[in-house]
Amino acid sequence: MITIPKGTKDVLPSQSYKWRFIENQAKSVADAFCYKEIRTPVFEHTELFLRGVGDTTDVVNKEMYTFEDKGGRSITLKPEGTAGVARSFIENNLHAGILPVKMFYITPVFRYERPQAGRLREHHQFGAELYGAKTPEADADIISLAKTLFDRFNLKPVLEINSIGCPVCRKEYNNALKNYYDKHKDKICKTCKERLEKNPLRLLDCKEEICSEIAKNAPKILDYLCEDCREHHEKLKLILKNLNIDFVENPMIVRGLDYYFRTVFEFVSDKLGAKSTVCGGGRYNGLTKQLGGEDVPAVGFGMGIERLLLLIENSNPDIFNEIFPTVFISVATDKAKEFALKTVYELRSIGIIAETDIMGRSLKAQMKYADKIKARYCVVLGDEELKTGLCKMKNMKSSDINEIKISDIIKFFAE
RNA sequence: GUGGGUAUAGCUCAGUUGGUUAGAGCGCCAGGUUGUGGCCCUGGAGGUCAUGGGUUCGACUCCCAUUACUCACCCCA
Repeated sequence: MITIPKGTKDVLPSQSYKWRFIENQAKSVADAFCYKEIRTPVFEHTELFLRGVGDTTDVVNKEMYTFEDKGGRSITLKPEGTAGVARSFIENNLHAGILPVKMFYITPVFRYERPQAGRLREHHQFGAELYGAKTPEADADIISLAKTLFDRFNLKPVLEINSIGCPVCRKEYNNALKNYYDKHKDKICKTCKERLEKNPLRLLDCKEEICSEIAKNAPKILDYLCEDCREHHEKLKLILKNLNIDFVENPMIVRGLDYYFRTVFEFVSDKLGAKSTVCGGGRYNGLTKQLGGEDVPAVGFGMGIERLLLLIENSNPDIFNEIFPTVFISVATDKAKEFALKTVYELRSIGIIAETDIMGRSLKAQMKYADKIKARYCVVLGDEELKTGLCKMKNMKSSDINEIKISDIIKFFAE
């Protein structure tokens, strides 16, 4: 038997309505915030991610699906959504058009990692990107978009924000952090020793008891922000307060991708297993320049749809609206079957969800089937009905049976 | 890449110190008299007990390996 590749999932017919619901809500919120959809390829030149995401990050370093195509090009399945959008923004000279450019996407992304709860090798992200505005208002635009989507699902993940400064103040902070940790080098755990070399900001959220104890007294990034970065951060907090968007400041938040700048944020929940982030984002000024384009400020987020789905299923499973047939036409004879096929076809052509028997089942079995697929009404047709032009129509919820003219069936459901 | 757990029907799981035809519930299909679903009753289909070795007179049960799934670490949505 050929099985599904590791770390991937089928969305089965019985479940897909949940995905459609989430996607429709996401699109509708994006519309309200004036974000337009952008679709970029599932694969890009590997170099885009090396330069855009950063060749020291784990995502790029050890998790990419990279292969050589038949023309000898190095191709990579996108491991995240931002780089492809940035590439397209630059390539199509969108900076020269009307600013800001506000875009959203829904896309699969691929990372070769060991699957666990809320983590797959192929997962899907809803993302939004705002190009051309460097203001904290733009940050708030992005954050409030994510917040609004959570509201649509009645979810209350906690918004955590932080600023990781600009390259100038971050460098200063990194030095302070390294100096601090060098003093405790012999006490920290093995992975933290690696972090000290590779990714010092990560030191702060180690779960080891000793390490988190040491982290408590570590220098705080917010104390090292330069004047401009501090002002930006303070302004963002004021705006969020004004919008009544609750948040907590979490100086431990760092993002794993190199392009972040100043504002970073996450929406977290304790209902997702070990991995609690459902949405992560921030500002990434400098990304377009890094990729060889004009220097255009940008801010955005990525939201994991599988994690969002888990959240909704755990806390609010009733909000999904599944679509059921409006009418099932059951038949007792061959002549009735012919007529039913034609009637169902006409109903469908005007958008009414209609079904009839194509399994050759008995009338009783057809009723059972109509019940199972949760049809709202069930019409019964036989030779007698065709002769008299009258048939019985059962309301499957109330069990009421009414008589209706066969010629009125389409009119009845069209309303 | 590292570590733990699990593997019996479509699904959720029983299977008693190793003993002969492997079970339940749910689901699926068909019936319970002539053309009406849900509840109830009856019957049916469906399993080389993940795979490969080993121990034994005998293995679903014990041992080893492999694979898959799963959870956690690293890292990320």
